Amino acid sequence: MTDKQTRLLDAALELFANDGYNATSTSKVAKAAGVSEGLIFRHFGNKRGLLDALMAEAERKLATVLAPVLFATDPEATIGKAVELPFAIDPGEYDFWRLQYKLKWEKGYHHPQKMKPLLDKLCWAFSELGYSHPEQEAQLLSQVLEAIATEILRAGNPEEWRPYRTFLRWKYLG
Amino acid sequence: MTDKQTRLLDAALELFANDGYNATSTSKVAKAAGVSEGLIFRHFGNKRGLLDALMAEAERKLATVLAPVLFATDPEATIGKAVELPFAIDPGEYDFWRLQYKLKWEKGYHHPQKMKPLLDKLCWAFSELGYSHPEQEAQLLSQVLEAIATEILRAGNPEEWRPYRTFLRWKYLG
Amino acid sequence: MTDKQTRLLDAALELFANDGYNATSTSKVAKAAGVSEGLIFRHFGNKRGLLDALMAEAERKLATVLAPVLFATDPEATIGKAVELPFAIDPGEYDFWRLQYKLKWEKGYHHPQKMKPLLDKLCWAFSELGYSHPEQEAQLLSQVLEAIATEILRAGNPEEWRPYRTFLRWKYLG
Amino acid sequence: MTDKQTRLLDAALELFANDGYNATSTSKVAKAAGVSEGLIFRHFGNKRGLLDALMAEAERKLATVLAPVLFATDPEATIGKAVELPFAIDPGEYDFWRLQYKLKWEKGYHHPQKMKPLLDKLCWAFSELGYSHPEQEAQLLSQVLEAIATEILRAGNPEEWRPYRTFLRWKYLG
DNA sequence: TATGAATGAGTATTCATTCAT
DNA sequence: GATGAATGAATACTCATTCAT
Repeated sequence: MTDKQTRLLDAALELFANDGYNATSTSKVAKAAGVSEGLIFRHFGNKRGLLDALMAEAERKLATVLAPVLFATDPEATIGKAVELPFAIDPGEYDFWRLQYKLKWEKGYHHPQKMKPLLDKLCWAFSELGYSHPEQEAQLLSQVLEAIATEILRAGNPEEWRPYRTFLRWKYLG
Repeated sequence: MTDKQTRLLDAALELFANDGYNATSTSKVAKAAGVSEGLIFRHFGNKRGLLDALMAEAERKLATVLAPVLFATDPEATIGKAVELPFAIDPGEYDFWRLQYKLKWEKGYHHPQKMKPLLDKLCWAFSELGYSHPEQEAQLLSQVLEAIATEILRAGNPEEWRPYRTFLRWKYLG
Repeated sequence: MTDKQTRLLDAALELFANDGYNATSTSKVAKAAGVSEGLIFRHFGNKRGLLDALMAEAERKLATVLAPVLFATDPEATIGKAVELPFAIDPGEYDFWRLQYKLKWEKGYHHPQKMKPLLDKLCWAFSELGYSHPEQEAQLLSQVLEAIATEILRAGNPEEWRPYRTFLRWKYLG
Repeated sequence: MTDKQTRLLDAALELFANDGYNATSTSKVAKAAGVSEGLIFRHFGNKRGLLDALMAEAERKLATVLAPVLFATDPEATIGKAVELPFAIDPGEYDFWRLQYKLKWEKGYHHPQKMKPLLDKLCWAFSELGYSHPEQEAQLLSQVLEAIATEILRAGNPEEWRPYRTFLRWKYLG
């Protein structure tokens, strides 16, 4: 991975995340990276290859972020760690996650199964805690968390949402 | 509003909703509508004008859809009607709503205040029902509903989500 | 067929014929025609469409050129008219015919059956004249004529080849 | 001449002959040869240098192929050997000769004088045999042979043309 | 009101070539 | 001798928009 390759990925991430993949031209990416446009194609094959490289990195980051939830040993800790998720996003990586959400709506890019492990673990936790509809509760909490994350990423205002962290902890963990 | 104007709006709605605003060319819209491309510019000024016309119509439809909630007189009915919202979307109007969600993520199109009346009404309802954090509960329910609507619109599978309707009624209305 | 369309075809003919189809860029064609590059694609769909339009015209011209041979009523006249063919090419149409020959060697453009009617007629003539291998003689004469035409078109020097006209007449018609 | 140089020439020959010089990129040649693209420029200066090297080799091969005709001692043998030429092409060398014919039509590559020795020898043979227009007869036979070779190389079907060998022998040698 | 010819800037991608290692 | 990173110009083609009719 040469210096220019990294600069390309950085520039692409920022532009794709803010303007959208389709709305970002390869020429803009190259200019932002301070690199010749042709280099994109030599290193990544085509525009899509640039996105794929970014997504591969995302997969790894997602695993890291979910780890505390997935490796929790008791149900309360599981839910507690899950509630932290939207607030634990490193502001320096907003672009990164914003891109993931944006892609949901662009053609041919959605990978819904990526959240499956989280869902399963939450389901187990709710079950352990004696909830009568653990599956639905898990889905619901997961969606609330995703919705909060979405809003934070879109507007970049984590502080405004902090009360919900307290609220959710109180709601689920007493 | 002439016949050709309507045909343009219909075609634009379908294409913008499915392929995205940026990814849809004026030529495709004109072709789909069976009119000349120039007509778009005569009637709507530019491509953006076409979208704006669609959004104005959306504003009106949104008011109609929210009416049952906003005009409910007791708190339980308010929440009950709100829970119906994601499931009450006319499948013939999926394109319409899909477009709204899609635009959240395209530059310069988000109008968060559109949902304000719903939020206020829910807040009032939770308050009446004696919830200790009515504001957060309202926001939370609203987000859950929006998340469900989002999923239904993206995948077009309202049946899969019906259990959540029952679940939410049970959770909030006993 | 608008004025600019004709200018595009004229420019394309000259450039394709002299530089080759692959070696001629759409931008060169547009520039030579004094027209915007986009117009090529609006009128002819793509670069290949430009060539196809030229070829369709060629088909018609070929029919006109071959007519004297095909409509000859006796064998001698048939061969006599055939021998004239390479020398009857209008110098103003060299580009036109040069393009045909050039395309023989570019991928995906050869249509060998175009000369079939001429071959059949020659075969009939040689047969009538009592030649013992009319098919081969026809093929041979046809190839000689094509070879002469090829040389004339490549170098643009019909005068140098005139003696062969006399020679061929003497050889076949006594 | 290193191993990689040879592999480059082999790859270039095949690609130039089949796809055309202009239509073949240096990157394709390098990939086909399994060497780095830069090596082309180190060894042959530029893309054209690659072609020139191929042409130099062609010159030598042509001499070998024409030798039986040029060194024939009596007129009949001369013509007999000449008639063999199109049928004596080694199928393993089709690419080689196909390239020569293709280049006739690409800019700046035609060397008409290459066939001059053959023409002179044929002229002498026809003269010896008492033909009244030896020069034209020589040119004519040469063209017929070239035309047959052309067709064989283009379509790769020497069998279909074998009857013409018999026919030409019968025609010229009785 | 409506058409369709016309355009100039832009799009992803390919090309021949250079050069540091 | 050989590589592979890097480039700038070119390529076929698309776009939103204008305008004469």
